[in-house]
Amino acid sequence: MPRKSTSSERPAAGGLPKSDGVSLKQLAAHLNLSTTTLSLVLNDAPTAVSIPQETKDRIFSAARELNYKPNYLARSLRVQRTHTLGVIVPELSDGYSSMVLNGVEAVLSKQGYFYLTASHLHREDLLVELPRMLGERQVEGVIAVDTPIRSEPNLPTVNVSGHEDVAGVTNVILNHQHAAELGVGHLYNLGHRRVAVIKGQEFSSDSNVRLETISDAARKRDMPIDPKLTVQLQGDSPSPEVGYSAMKTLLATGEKFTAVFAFNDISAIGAIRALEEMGLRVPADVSVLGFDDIYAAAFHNPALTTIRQPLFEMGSLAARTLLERLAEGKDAKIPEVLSVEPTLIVRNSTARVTSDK
Amino acid sequence: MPRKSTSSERPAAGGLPKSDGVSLKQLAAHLNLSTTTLSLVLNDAPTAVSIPQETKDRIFSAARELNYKPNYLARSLRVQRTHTLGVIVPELSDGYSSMVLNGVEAVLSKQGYFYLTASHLHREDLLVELPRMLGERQVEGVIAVDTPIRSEPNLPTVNVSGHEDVAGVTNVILNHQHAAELGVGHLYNLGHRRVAVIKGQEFSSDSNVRLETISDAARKRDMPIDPKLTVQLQGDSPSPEVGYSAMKTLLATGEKFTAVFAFNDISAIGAIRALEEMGLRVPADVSVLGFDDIYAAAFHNPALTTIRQPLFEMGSLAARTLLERLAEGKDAKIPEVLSVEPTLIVRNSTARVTSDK
DNA sequence: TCGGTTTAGTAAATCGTTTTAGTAGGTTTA
DNA sequence: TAAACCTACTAAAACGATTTACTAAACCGA
Repeated sequence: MPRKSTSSERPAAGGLPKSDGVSLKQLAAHLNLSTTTLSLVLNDAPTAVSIPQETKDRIFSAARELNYKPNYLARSLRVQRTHTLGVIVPELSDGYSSMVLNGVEAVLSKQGYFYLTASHLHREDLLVELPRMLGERQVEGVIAVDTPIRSEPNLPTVNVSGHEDVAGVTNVILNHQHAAELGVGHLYNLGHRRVAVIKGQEFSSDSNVRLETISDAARKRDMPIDPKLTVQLQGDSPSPEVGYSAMKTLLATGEKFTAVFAFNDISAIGAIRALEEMGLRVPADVSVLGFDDIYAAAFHNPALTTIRQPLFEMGSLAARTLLERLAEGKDAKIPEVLSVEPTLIVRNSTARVTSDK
Repeated sequence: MPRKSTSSERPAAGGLPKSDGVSLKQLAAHLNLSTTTLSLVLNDAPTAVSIPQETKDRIFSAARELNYKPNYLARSLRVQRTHTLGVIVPELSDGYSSMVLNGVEAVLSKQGYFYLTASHLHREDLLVELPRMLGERQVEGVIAVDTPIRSEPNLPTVNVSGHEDVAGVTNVILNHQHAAELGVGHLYNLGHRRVAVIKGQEFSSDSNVRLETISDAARKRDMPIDPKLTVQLQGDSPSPEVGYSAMKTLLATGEKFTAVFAFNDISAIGAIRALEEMGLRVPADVSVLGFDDIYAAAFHNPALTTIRQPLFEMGSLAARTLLERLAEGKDAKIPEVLSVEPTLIVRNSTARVTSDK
């Protein structure tokens, strides 16, 4: 627990610091001009051609001197555009969301957009409240990440890793079928036939598709996934802990397997820990395949073989798509699904199956 | 690279979905009442006592039926409060910022505040632009994370891991001296006398204090840190890669050491990789001490001994402090520094020094 | 029945912009 | 020399709330 220790306090400064500039009206009064003229000039409106350069210069320099700062609220109210989006994530600290956010931000900041972030923490009430609150704050659209959207939203919405088919929302998703092919194919080619699968938590939108596509890919190769070899992650901690527990559960069943396809890298790391505690070596005894390719994957020991999911790109694609739709206005086309390709990254947590198993 | 593939498009729906409710004026017209009355009732103003319950009920139910949504922009403009803060971080994907943000959000959402996030990406121009842009958007205050603030800001500001002493800003910092004591003490007690230190990048606000406090703690124990045993992280990738390179550099010098105090867990993980590639075992040959205690630390192999930094608490403390200051207004006291305590977490990456070294 | 109080409201100003629709005066052009 | 056209602006109406200062009618006590 942090101990809060106020070591010293600043003197007179006061709660509201430094004078904060003037309003347009004050600036106009100071110049003996109307706010109209100032607005025209400062926004470089077409009408402003008739204003002589000299006047313009006077305006610009006064604005600078008096530290004029346009009030974005007032402007937004008038022009009915806020250049602000809402972003809804499950939770910030899970690594997944922040990678996506990174991509979102890269494109938004380039376009002069800002965004309000809100976490729903898997709470039903927040899932309906947050969009409303963001709406009241006049965001122009919403980017959701791994968030269930069950009814048509009031605002243009793009959902990253969303699987519901809802009018008005574009889902940006990984090509899961391809991902499963890559993963299962990799394990199959290494000789694995009994493959365990760690399924994601119920609340993760990818959990079901992931398992289904893996099952399909396995069936296609005549090595159907044994239901006794699937475990589901429990609890919503973003730590490897959940993967560790899941693997413990699986090991307790006594079922044999030579490989594990984990829901993500975090759980793969936890699973490896559990395997090693049982005296099983990775990859000598059991191969472990991760998913996502987070930063730590390459540097784990053993380095994780994993299916890379381009999270940054998914975020930036979501942002681009939403901005495009906003730009097109009323009659924008709304793609239902945009899909993005995974990559197999082979490292050291998977190996050819050994004969003695 | 993601391949963008539009699989299908939704039909008529259009860019701007679902009707979005009415304004107060429309609601008033519909009820044959003035906006004044509605505002009074809806905000439960003291003056509204004289309005009979029946009227109030009419108003409430009409508001619900017509889906009235107060326009927060308009309200904010009028009352001159936005209940919105700005948050400035170096970058979102680094794990550090998102942990802090998590704490910030926990308290803000409870208080009905939202926040705009912006990344400065260590760019000088953004360091001055972002606060201005956030100011124009009328945020009431700013929380910065690991961000240099060199001149008195226009807005009430709290800086997490800030070390500049600037009027108007409260720094929330770790008790670095204690952290160094814990780390150095731990290594010392294990018998280490030649300890290498991985210093943070120039842009990390903690880099200098960290090294200084470590040096002090080491000197106090008569085992001064040899300058030849310090390396600095290079490049701004948030991956263990940078720690890996730093350790390679250090190893290339041929200097001997029995322990490494890394700048953070990420770089510790990279460093361990580099050590192992040289055939050095961790912790048998070299002990490695991390910093932060990120989720992956416990599950790395070997599990990282580390100095835990309560990032969530630092975020929530920052948020609480800023909100308090806003509530107190003009004559709020502005603490210069709030400090928070580290914890030593002993795991498996450090061990007693062996005699053969 | 008169003055005062309570009840149930409303008109209008305001927050800080943008924008529409002018205008007053000078300069061309026919 | 009058119509037409620039030039250099401005008044006032929005945007959607909140808030101050009223008011008209009903009621109440003396």
